[in-house]
Amino acid sequence: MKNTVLNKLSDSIIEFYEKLYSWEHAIAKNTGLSPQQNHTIEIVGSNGPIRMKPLSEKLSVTMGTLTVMIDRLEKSGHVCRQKDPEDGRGFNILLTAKGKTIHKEHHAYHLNLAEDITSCLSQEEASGLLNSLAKINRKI
Amino acid sequence: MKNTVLNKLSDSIIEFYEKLYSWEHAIAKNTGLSPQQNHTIEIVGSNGPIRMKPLSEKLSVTMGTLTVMIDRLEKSGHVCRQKDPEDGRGFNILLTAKGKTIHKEHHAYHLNLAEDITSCLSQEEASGLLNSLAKINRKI
DNA sequence: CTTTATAGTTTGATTGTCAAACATAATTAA
DNA sequence: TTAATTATGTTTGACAATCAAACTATAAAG
Repeated sequence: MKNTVLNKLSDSIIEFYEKLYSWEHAIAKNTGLSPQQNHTIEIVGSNGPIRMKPLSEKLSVTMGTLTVMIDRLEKSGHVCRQKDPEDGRGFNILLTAKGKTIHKEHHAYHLNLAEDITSCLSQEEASGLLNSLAKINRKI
Repeated sequence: MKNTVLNKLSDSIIEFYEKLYSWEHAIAKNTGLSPQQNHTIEIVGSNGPIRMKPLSEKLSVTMGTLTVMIDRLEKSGHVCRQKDPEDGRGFNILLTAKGKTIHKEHHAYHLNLAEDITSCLSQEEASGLLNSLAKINRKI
């Protein structure tokens, strides 16, 4: 019955999430940066310049927490603050060359992962998965 | 071409993961427990009694870190250590009634999420997604 | 202009985290 | 059987992550 499919889907999503979680942590370990620092670079890298407020929301941390994270990433030379000309209160956070390098490496890992994933699916299954994920991402 | 599908799939997976990440943190906020504490309860709850070592691996933390986490969760009455009769060195970690309540609530949230997700998919798409996720989870 | 709202920082306290040293029990080798 | 080795978990000391609350500075509204 339908309820069973729902249960199985829920469990599969949890399992998938858990595996991605472990995977991200393992990848981070190779970079010398913490998982959260990698996460920050990943978000800034894929979104482009972004203000503190929305960045804190994406990372699910308070502004205070983000301030010290960005302080450290700035000190280590991975990101920089750029005064927003439109709004004297705010900054845009963007990646330095060093940060971009990290992001590119990380992205390459993600492509490998996507390749691993598709290699156990047929072409139809892979495009079905892509299609479903796109719909889901629009919704949730 | 195929490379484009791979890129899109990679991006969709990242986006999906990011959204689940935010979702988990938002849910955790309602419980009074930290995200990591919820995560721990989630794993113990879905795996059943589990030893410290494999639990630390699933959480991607060292044993030292896990020791203090379990100390706190034991003190707050959510889990307990049970001496392993087979191996005098080890413990099994299991949920108390209080921990089980948290886990059930969390699981209900996950079912809601799965429902939200399926509501934007056809029956065929939903079962295709389930099928693909199962294959992927077996592989990665 | 004055008030209110928004963006970000600072501070103080707590939790999360690791690496390394430690304790104890199991396993292997002699 | 005893001694060396390995595996499981804890403790400790140092540092990073986190939050809430107080604070600064700019923007927007009245």
